[in-house]
Amino acid sequence: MSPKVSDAYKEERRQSILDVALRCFAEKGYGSTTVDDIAAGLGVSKGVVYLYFAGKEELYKQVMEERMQQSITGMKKRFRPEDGAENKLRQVFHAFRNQSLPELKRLLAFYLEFWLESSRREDLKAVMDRQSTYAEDFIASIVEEGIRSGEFRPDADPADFSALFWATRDGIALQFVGGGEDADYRKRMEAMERTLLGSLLQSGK
Amino acid sequence: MSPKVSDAYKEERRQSILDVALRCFAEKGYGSTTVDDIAAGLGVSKGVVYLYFAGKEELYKQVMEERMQQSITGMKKRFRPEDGAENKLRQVFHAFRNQSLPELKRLLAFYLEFWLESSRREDLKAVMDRQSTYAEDFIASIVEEGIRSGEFRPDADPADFSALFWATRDGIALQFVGGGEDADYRKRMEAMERTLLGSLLQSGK
Amino acid sequence: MSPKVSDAYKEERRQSILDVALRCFAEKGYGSTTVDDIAAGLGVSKGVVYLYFAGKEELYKQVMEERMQQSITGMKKRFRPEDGAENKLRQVFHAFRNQSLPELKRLLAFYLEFWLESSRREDLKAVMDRQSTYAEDFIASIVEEGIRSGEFRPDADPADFSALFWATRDGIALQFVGGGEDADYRKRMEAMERTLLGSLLQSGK
Amino acid sequence: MSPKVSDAYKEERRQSILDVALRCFAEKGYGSTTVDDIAAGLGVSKGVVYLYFAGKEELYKQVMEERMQQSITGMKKRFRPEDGAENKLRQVFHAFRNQSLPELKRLLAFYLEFWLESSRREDLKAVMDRQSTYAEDFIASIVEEGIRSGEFRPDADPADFSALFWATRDGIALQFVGGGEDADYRKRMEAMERTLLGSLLQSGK
DNA sequence: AATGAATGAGTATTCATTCAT
DNA sequence: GATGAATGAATACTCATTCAT
Repeated sequence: MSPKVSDAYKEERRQSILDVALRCFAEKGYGSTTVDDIAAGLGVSKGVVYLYFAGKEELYKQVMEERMQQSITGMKKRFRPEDGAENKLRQVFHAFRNQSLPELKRLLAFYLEFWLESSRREDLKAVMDRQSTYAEDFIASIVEEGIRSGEFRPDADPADFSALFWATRDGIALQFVGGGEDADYRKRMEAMERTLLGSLLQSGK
Repeated sequence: MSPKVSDAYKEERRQSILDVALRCFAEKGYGSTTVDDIAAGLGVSKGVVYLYFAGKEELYKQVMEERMQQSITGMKKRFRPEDGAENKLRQVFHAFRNQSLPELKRLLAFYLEFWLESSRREDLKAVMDRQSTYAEDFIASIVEEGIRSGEFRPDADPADFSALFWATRDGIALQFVGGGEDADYRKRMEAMERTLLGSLLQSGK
Repeated sequence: MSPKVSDAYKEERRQSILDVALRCFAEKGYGSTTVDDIAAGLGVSKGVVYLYFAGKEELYKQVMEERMQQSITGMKKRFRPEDGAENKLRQVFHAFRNQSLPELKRLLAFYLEFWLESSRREDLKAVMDRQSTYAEDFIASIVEEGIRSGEFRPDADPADFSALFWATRDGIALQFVGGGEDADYRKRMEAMERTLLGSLLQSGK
Repeated sequence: MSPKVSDAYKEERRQSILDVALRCFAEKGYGSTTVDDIAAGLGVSKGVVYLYFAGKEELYKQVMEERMQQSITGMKKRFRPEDGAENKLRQVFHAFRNQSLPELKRLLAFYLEFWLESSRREDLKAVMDRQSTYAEDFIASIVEEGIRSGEFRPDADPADFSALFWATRDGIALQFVGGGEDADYRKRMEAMERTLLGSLLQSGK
């Protein structure tokens, strides 16, 4: 009566499909990725993918939904209660800066393509918006915390800062998707950290 | 013995195919645009597209090659000899700021997708690189002119400035491809103009 | 009122189309030859071909009808009244043997393909049959003449000999369409001449 | 985990595709045979053909490679150890003579077209050459055996005989592709057997 | 649960033929 | 007469999805 395979096993498999799918979508693009590519990457048959996801598009959405939030959630978890807002922000910059460039390119290629596609298809748009909101809230809430604690300028606008933060990150990303050196990327991210963080810290103190 | 239709007619038709193709590629994406879509958009049969272009991919490349450079070439032509470098740069900002947002979105969606695709396919990469070089040279040469004439700081770096210029433009673009208000876009572009132009002008004056 | 172009001009053009068409059909095959190929070979536009022939298939048939018979007719014309039957047959062998191999290959490739196609399409079959009859009659009538004149064995069968003649020629042809040396071809044709002619000549004399 | 269908099933299906393909190619020609024709002949969808063969051309090559050799291989298998060389050769003639004419026509139409096409396309040429070599070796090796055993004239040339054998078979074939009576075909093949075999047997006996 | 054979809709491309100029 | 732009039917091939085993 009990299921032959445990829920844990199922979840594990589900995650591994998402992993492989992200990699495939990023490297070949959504249109050029076949369900067989993903199954082959997992070493299983096509049928398995359909056992866990309703279809290719559904899989695409869920990669965005889960994998993109995962990096943010990962950061959140690493925050300790005693970390201040500035410290948290620095951890965020640090995390972005120290991603390996190949992996970053993968994530960004996936992300940019999803963005593009979402501007064309309503159902993807909803996923994208949810994702954007989650990301914006993440940064905005740190800023709010910093304002409350007096670490950041009281006149800083959490929403504006957050928008600027992601716009800059995306802009830089764009430059490096096509190719670029690891060192250049880190330098660019440091400049971003200096500029953005500088605009938040109390100027007069 | 003479051709039935004039060269002017043929060129006109060629341009109209490029126009429709840009619109289709931007709205539906390269993969989802069928040659029939383009032909239908023109009100002709599929065969006509193949009469003017070797195939869908060739058409894709030529839209990039011609349409993207066209906006830059258009600006160049409008420059008068007596315009100074600052004036030219302001014209450039003005032109970007005053593009209609729908048309801008189209251009940018096309441009971003081409960028993404070019990171995956060698032949597109070559076109993309040519295009990037052309764009970077355009801005860099204005900056050089301004340095020579004393309008801009002598220590400004034309190549760096040009890279920053396009990165910022692309970053902003990215934000608006998904949607956004006309007014917000102009405000953002004005901020860009202030910041970037400010960094070029003689500080001691 | 008189035609702008003379009939002679028209016939000349018609023949030049047949020439180019034979060459194209032989080299690329019927299916792979486009009407544009033929027009380009002539240095005129596609339309001209349709001015002289009802369509590609019609042209195909007429190449067979006219060009294939032409080589036979050419031989006939070169016969002088005083030539005996044996002499005529030797001239025929001589003509076949001394064709340039490339040209021969062309003719045979065309001929074999037509044969093949004619086994599949009724309308070509009629043309092929007419052609075969013409060729068989040509050889058979020489044999008949030789029997009457006493040059050939009285018990020779003109029809059988003719059939054997063409079968052998075709069999050899088949071997060389795929490739082969000029010298080998001539040697093979000489063997054919010896064998076939030997079987006709009076044995007891 | 185990495959759903057995390897035997797959091989059977593969063979049935080759069968139908041979029939289609022979009856309609390569160019006029559509993949849908073949699928329809099997009562399955187009996709199945692509499941077993990489494409139409690949299928074409494999029909030649497998089906043509099959008839030869079939004969080889029927040889018993105690059969002498003459006996083997007689079995070969017998097998050719007793093929049903419709089936023979099919095989030959396919074979001739492939030959023709191979003179125009390099990749087919390689297949054709392999096939020719296999066929020539088959006959030549019987002749060699006969020479060794003293059944055949010691001065017979295996390679020459083999070439002549196939040339004659092809020549006769050519005559019957277009049409012809069953009885005439057998008579012709008998004449071929007498002539060729006669030239091999010890003359002094 | 897993497999992978089968389906068939969807698409780029070619080319014979027509016909306005 | 000649041109060549336009048409559109035809066809190879791909791949998401289904489902019998």
